[in-house]
Amino acid sequence: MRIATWNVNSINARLPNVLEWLGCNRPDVLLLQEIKCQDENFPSMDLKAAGYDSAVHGQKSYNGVAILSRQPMTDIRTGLPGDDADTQARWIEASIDDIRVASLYLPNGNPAPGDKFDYKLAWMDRLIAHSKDLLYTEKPVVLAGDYNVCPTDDDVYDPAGWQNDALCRPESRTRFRRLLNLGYTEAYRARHPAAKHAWTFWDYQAGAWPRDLGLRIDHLLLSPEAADRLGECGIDRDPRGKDKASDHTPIWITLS
DNA sequence: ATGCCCGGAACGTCCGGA
Repeated sequence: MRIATWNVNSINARLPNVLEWLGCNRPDVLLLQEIKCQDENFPSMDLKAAGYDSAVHGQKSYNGVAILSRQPMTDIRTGLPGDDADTQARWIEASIDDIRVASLYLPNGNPAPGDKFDYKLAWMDRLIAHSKDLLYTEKPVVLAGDYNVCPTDDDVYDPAGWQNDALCRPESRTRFRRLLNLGYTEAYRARHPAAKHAWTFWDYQAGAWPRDLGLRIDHLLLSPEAADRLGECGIDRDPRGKDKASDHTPIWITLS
């Protein structure tokens, strides 16, 4: 099974790019973030015509996550548990075959310090709690998406310049490590321990893409039962160079 | 020292992004 994740920065602006990529790569599952639309405006029919069912958790203008799957999805749940007052659409999970899959869009958190950074850290604490609950199922779990965290200085083009950014601050990195310490495996580092410049995001501004000034912030975390089945993991840079590209590019794994 | 580029909402320009 091939599972990919891609922050598309608006599914409706990016639909031609997504359909082209699905047609060329045929993943079994594609997890989407920043769909930037309400559920009723999600292009489910176009994606169904391409062979994919959709599970959608959207909101107007901002955020929004979805799961595309060639196989049926069951037990779809939306919203990260732990705060009933949180209205931001950043979490959806579903069962596909024997695997529990989540598409997540972790808050950016800038400026830090501030209210947005506090929200990010609280969201990460809820993610840690829920991820722990999912481990107790002892089933394959894949938690993937835009984590908005550069786990180490190797994951940012200018560590010194970014050290106070919410993506790199120690409070964010500590919480990311806490997820790993629960027993989750970060797929890309597991397969490419020494890789440098393995970016998944390049800003639209200042020529970041042609200068290859990027960040590695999109990740797939695997429970032990999923990590046992990990085959390959790769970052597909091609979509970032296309016309009308998202600022993120897809990252994928294979599971046996 | 600051903004650069995008998409959404909406039609003037601001918010959010990372």
